Amino acid sequence: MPRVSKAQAEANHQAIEDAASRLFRERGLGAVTVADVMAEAGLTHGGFYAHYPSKDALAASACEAAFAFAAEKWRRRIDGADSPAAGRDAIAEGYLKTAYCDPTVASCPTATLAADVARADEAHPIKTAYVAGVKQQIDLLANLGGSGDRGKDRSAACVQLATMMGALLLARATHGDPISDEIVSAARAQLVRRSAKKGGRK
Amino acid sequence: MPRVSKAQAEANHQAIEDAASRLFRERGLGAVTVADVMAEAGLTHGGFYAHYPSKDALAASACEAAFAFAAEKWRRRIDGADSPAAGRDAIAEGYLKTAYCDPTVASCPTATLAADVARADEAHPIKTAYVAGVKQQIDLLANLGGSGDRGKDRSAACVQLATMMGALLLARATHGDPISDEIVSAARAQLVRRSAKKGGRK
DNA sequence: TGTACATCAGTGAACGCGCGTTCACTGATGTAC
DNA sequence: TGTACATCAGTGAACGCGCGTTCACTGATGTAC
Repeated sequence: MPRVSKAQAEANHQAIEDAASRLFRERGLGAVTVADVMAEAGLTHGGFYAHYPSKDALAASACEAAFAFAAEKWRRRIDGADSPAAGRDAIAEGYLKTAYCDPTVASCPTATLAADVARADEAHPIKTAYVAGVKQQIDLLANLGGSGDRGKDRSAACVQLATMMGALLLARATHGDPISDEIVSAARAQLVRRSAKKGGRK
Repeated sequence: MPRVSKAQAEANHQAIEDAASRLFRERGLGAVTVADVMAEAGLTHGGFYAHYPSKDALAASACEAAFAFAAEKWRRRIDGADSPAAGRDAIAEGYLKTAYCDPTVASCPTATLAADVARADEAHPIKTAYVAGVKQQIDLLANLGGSGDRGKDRSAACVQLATMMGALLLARATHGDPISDEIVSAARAQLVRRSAKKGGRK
């Protein structure tokens, strides 16, 4: 049943982006086909090119959307915390949630797309989106530093992001072995230290 | 010119493994074809199955070889250091060498294969090799702890590995942007702190 | 408000291409005598 | 030490299959009058 209303077409566009954002983070760029994304959005693969010029362009949009979603989540954690330091801890706590250590679950784009982005060639549109996303995350974390030394705060933010992401990827890659939990626990102990663990809002 | 001497066949086998170890780390499992590996080893692709039963089996062997090579390198760094703490620093220093932040260069298998391993299904033979390799790296680092508390040493080793690997992957994925260097510098400042930077043996 | 028609989102088949794997064949190697 | 021959590492073409992309077609939408 072709020719769909403008509103429906826009909803479909969103559904495609949402599906791509999740699937790419779950399985990586190479393991997700255009047909997979379209099926997930309830459409057939032929119509894809009415929405995006190429799979690469979709990857860039999906990456951007994933970072926007993650940033929103981080901001909610910051707003719900009693202090900047507690906000920083809450982000680490959320990042290292056990569920995200399951490699079949879509988690932070910084971690799940890193390998694909590193290997994409310079011209791939996902590169720009990814770099912007990482910068935004580091800025967000650095703003919670409060050491008085801007450079120190940024440096600490870089280290925190690297540690969170490294721990998550290691845990995912070793999932099923006890070492996986050991790594996450160690990272959590290192990063969540400044404030008492909050029960969370019900 | 078929039927090659036993010695030559063994040399070819080694050449295939070496090529695979490097190419898989450079480009990831999916972006390297059997033909690529065989060409790199100076052979044609048809002969591959006389050496390995499948591409997956090659991936597992190559992963094992890469970890063995990395472990040897780490041990050399430890042996060349004045103290366990200095050895630990030397490993971090070597890990975060600028060259390895170029995403087209083969670096530590822990970092370069993590995404592929996490997404490989449970039965993939590379999984076993990878988990064993990560455990060995953590053991090596933990033995340099010397805090007197075994659990603390292991925890610190996990954090160090996660931070090194996270920083490397972030730097590779953001390569070309200033943030890339900023991340590596921050990680280096965090991890290389216990001993003076050695000039290295000439 | 009603009618005619151009638009274009979506369908499903098809096109190229590349990759993992198989296979018939080759001919130097290495063994049996 | 020589000779005959079975072995098997390597070759290159071919087989299936899957994927990104294209395309002719459809028919409800939404615009022009």
